[in-house]
Amino acid sequence: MRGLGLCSLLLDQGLEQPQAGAHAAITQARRPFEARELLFHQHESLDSLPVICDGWAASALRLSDGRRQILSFLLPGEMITTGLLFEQHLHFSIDAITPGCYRSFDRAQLRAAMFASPTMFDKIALAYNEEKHRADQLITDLGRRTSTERISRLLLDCWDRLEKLGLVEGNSAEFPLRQIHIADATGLTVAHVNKIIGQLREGGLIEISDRALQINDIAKLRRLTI
Amino acid sequence: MRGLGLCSLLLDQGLEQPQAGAHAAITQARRPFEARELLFHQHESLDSLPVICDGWAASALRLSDGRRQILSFLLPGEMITTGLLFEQHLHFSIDAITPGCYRSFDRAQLRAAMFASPTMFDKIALAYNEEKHRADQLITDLGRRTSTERISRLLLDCWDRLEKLGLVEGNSAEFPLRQIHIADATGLTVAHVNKIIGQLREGGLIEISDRALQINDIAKLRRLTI
DNA sequence: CGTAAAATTGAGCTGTCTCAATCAATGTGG
DNA sequence: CCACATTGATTGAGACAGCTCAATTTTACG
Repeated sequence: MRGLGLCSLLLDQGLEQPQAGAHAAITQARRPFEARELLFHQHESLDSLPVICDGWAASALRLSDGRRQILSFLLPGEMITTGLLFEQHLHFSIDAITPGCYRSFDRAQLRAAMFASPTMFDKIALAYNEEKHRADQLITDLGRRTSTERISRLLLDCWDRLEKLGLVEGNSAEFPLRQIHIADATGLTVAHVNKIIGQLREGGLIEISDRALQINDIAKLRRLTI
Repeated sequence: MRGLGLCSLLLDQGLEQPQAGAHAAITQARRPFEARELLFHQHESLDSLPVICDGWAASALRLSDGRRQILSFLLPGEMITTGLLFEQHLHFSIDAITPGCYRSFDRAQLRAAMFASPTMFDKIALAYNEEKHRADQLITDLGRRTSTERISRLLLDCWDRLEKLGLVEGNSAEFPLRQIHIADATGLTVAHVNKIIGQLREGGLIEISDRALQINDIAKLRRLTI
């Protein structure tokens, strides 16, 4: 999964040179994780920026009574959040969805690299803007869209991201999300998510099985999206 | 309103020197606006970063069928969004809530100033992080909190921000939001917002009248918040 | 093979919406 | 300074999207 997104950019920048001298410290060891593992807890203080190199994870906020809201899904190659460049504290938790691994990049060195390299700076600025844009879309989903619209949009959003990563083959792609993840991301209950997905399946739009998502009628699905 | 937030920082940095030479262009003229005016439309391309100097505004996303989701309220002294430092296109619209005015700061010059001044950089990074944090909280509100919780939190959030601006006097503050704004920010309908606010009033927690918000039992209100 | 996690389904229930009417406040032109 | 027009607040009756709870089946995995 080394070839993807920021992770590859960072590694390719010569920031990681296991054998060489000065730069060796910028990357902490590759840290593997299991499905359902809590990678970082809400309010954790971090001196480095973790990047998911392999596997899926989610950022989430938890209320004191246990309710959980997933803020975003983290796909292979994605940084947890660019916010950590400017702030020590995470304000959400990170839950692993599948097994995988992450690497952590030292904040100070990453900042230095960012100021030194325009390419790096732009890449990070872009990542920041995407984060914010995605958050604003989710706000709108939760505030003003129906359950069918929310779920369709979530599926299509994942689909488009997977496509960019080259992980879509034909009309199918690996898709490790459980219905509980979809529920916690869309502000619905599992029971209801199940019913809506059932309807989409009945309608011949999609098929989810064996950890794979298949979209049979993407045009129709997009139309459900408004 | 010159003394507040980023606006003052920018002006104080000598970025605006109406009489002087080189820097005079950094600020476009002060632009006054009316209540209910659309300041910027969704997807508008901007070469400058507007800062609300006076009055209240809101950023919002609109769906094709007219549904509106308010993403954030902009109080006096606040920049529309730091995202514009790195991207030309606004992805939401800005609606004025009260009469007021804004100033626009040239992007290129602002970026230069940011790189030149650590203070400025930190201030902007802080503004960015607050934006993102606020968005994540709103996502959680909309996805996982009840209508009473959402409304209480909105009121308290405004209250805390107003307090920082020194705009709270005793247990009361100017509060120009209409119920429709509260509805569009919390993902509810005006009718329902009205009922919940009625309950809060009955309970002796708050009073909203004459464009002013009065909080009579802030502890109890915070407890509704979870 | 046994156990835990995930998916599915059904029968109510309820929070919030829709629609519609009324009333209050604010602003505007004459 | 009044009459009208517009915007905003309030209220009620009925409807429904999505929830709760609970049972059952399927799938994954040590």
